[in-house]
Amino acid sequence: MGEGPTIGTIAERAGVSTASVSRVLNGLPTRPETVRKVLAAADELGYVPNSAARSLKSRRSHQVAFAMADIGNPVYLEMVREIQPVLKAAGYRLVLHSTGADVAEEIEVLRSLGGRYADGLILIPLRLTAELAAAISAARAPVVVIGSVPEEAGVDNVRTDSRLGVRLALDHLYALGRRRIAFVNGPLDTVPGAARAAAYRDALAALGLPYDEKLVEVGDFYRAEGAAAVRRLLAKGPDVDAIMCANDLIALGALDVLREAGLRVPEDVAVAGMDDTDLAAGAWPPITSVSLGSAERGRRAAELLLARLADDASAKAPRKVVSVRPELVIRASTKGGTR
Amino acid sequence: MGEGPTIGTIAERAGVSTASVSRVLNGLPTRPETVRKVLAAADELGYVPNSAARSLKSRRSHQVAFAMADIGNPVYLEMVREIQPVLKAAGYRLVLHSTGADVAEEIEVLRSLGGRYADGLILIPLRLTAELAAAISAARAPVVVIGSVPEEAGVDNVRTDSRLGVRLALDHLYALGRRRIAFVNGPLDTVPGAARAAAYRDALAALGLPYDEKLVEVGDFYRAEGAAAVRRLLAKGPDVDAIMCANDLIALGALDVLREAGLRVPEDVAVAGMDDTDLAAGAWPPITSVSLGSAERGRRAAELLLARLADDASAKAPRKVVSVRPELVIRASTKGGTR
DNA sequence: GACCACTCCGTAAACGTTTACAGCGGTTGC
DNA sequence: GCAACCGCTGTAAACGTTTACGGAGTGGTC
Repeated sequence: MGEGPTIGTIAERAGVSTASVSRVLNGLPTRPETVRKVLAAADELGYVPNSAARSLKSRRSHQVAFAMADIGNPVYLEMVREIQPVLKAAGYRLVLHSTGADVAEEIEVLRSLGGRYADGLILIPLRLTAELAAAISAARAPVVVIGSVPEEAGVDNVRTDSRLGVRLALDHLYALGRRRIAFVNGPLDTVPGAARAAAYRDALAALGLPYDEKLVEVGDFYRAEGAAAVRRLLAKGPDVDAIMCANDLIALGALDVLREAGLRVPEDVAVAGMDDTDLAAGAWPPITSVSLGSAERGRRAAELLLARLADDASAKAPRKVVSVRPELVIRASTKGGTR
Repeated sequence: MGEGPTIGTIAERAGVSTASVSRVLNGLPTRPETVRKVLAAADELGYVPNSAARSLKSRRSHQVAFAMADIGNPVYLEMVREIQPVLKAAGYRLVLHSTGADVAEEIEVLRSLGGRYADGLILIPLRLTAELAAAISAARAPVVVIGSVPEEAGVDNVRTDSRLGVRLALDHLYALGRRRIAFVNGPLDTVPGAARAAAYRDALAALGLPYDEKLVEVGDFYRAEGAAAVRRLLAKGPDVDAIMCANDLIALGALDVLREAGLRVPEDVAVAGMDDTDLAAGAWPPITSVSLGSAERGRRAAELLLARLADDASAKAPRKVVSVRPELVIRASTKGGTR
C-alpha cells in the first residue's frame, strides 16, 4: 500500500522542491507553471496533508473541544447543533467531551489542552468549585464558558439571566390567577440549581406570595428524577395549582405524575418548564417554558471562541461577556384548555 | 508564560537526556532514581505531552471520528451516548461530523482520513451511492459502517434487520384486529427508506392483506414532515385503523395530526414507530415502537473499530458483520385504552 | 557593463516526540 | 584477565510539515 503520499512524493513527481510544494498548497505566490505541475501531481497521488505534521509546525490543531455534562441532555444537544456548523464553516473540527458533570474530569479536559490537541474549548460546568475556576484560568488555550463564571477567571463568558427567567414564568402564572406555585428544582450544589432556587424565592417575594417549604422539592435535572420529586411534592399534600420546574425534563416528569394522579393540566395544575427544548414543544399538552436561548448561547460561544482564535491581537483582548435574554414561551400547559 | 514545557525542559531540569524522559513517561524500563527525578520535574513543570508531535511520530492520533446525518436526530444521539464512553475508556477522543446527509460531505470526511487526524471512523450513510461505496473502500483508515453496506466495500458493518422490524410491528397490529394499516415513510432514495418500503409490502403480503396506494405516504424522517405526510394521508380518506411510521419522529407527527383531527389513539387509529427512542416512550400516549437497538449498534460499532485499532494482526482480519435483532416494544399507542 | 531590484525557487532548520543504535560501567563465567 | 553480557543512558535520526535565508536568473537603469 505504501504509507500515503507526502509533499516529498509530490516534489519528486513534479520535479520541484518540497518547499515549493508547500508554498503552492498554501497559496503563496508561485510561478503558474509550478503551481500547475504541483497541483497535478498532488491530484494524481490523492494527496492529503498530514494533520499531525501540520499542527506540530503551525501550532494549530484546527480543532475545538466542547465539554458538557451529558450529550443526552437536549439543552446541550441544541448547543452542539449550533456550534458544529459555525466551527465547520471556519475550518475547525469539533471534539466532544461528555464529562458526566464530574469536576475532576472537567479539570482533566482543561489540563489536556496543554497538549494542544485543540485550539480552544467551550465549557459548560455544572458545578463551579475553586479548583475548577483555577484550572480555567490556568488553561493553556482560549476557553469560553457557557454559564456564569467569576470575573477573575478572565475568560469569555456567555450567560443568561435565569433569575429573570424564573421571574417571567412566575409572573405569568400569577397573572393567570395561580397562587400556590410549587417549585421543583435540580441539585442545589449546581450553578443553575442554586440560581433558580434563589430566583424562585425572589420572585415569590416580588409577587407578595409567602414562601412555603411544602411547595418546594429538589430532585435532579432528569425526567425520572423530576417525576419522583413531583410525587414527593404531591405526597406532602400542599394544595398546588401550578408547578414551576427548573428544567423541561422535570416538567415532563411532572406531566407524567399529574396524569397518573388524575389531575388535569392546566385546569387543575399548570406546569411550566425551563430551557424551551423541543421536548417542551412536543409534549402533550405542550409545555410553557422559559427559553434560555440555548441555541443562541451555543452560537455566540462558538463565535467568541473563533474571534479569540482569529488573530493574536484579539487573543489578548479583555474578556467578553455576552448575555442572552430569557423569554417566556407560553403554551397549553399553563394557558390551555381551549380544546 | 513561555510556550509550555517540553521533554527538553524536563530533561534539563532532571539532568538527563530527552530519550530518558521519553522512556520514563512511556513506562519503559528505567532506573528507579531516574524515574523519580523525571517524574518530579514533569510534575513541577505541569508537563502535558504535545499531541501533534506524538501523533506525528507514532502515527496514531488517538482520535476516532463519527459521521452521521444530523446529531439532532435522537437515533444518532443515542449512538453517540454509547460510543463516547467506550472510546474514552480506550483512550480515544471523539470527533463529531454532522454531514447533513450530504453524500459529498461524507466522501470528504472519508478522504480527510488520509490526513490521519483520526485513527478510524464510524459512519452512518443515509444514501449509499457508488461514489460513496468507492470512497469507503479507499479510506486510509479503518471504517465501521452502521447500516448495510455491500460486501465489496470490505469494511466492518453493524446492521439490523429492519425488514423483520416492520414485520414484527405489522404482525402485532394485525393480531389486534387492525386491517387497514397505513405506512408513512421517509425518502425512498435513502437506505432505510427503501428497506422499510419493501418490508411493508412483504409484511402485508405475508399477512394476506392487499397493498393499497391510498395507505402509503412518503415524507421525511422528521416530525413536521411526518405530520405533513400524515395529513396528506388522511386527506386521501383511506379509512385507516393503524399507522405504521418509519420512524419515531414521524410517529410523533402522526399523533399531532390525529389529535388535531379528533381521532383517538389507539381506539380509532393505532400508531407504531421505529427506533424506540426516548421520544416514543415519553410521548402521550406512549408509542409502540420497533427497537432497532441504536444504543447497542453504537456500542458494537465502537467495539469493532477498537478491535481493528488494537493491533496489526486484527487490522488485517476479514470484515466482520454484526447483526442486532429488532424487538417490538409495545406501548399504549397500539394497545392502550385501559385508562 | 556594473549595479540594483525583483521574482522564483531550493537548502536546511525547525516543531516535539519516539526509538535504533552505540557507549558506558559493572557483573559473570571461563 | 579477558570476553561476553547486562542494565542503563545519551546521541542522533526520523516523522511530515512550514518558513527563513540566500542563490539563480531576469530585466532595467545609469
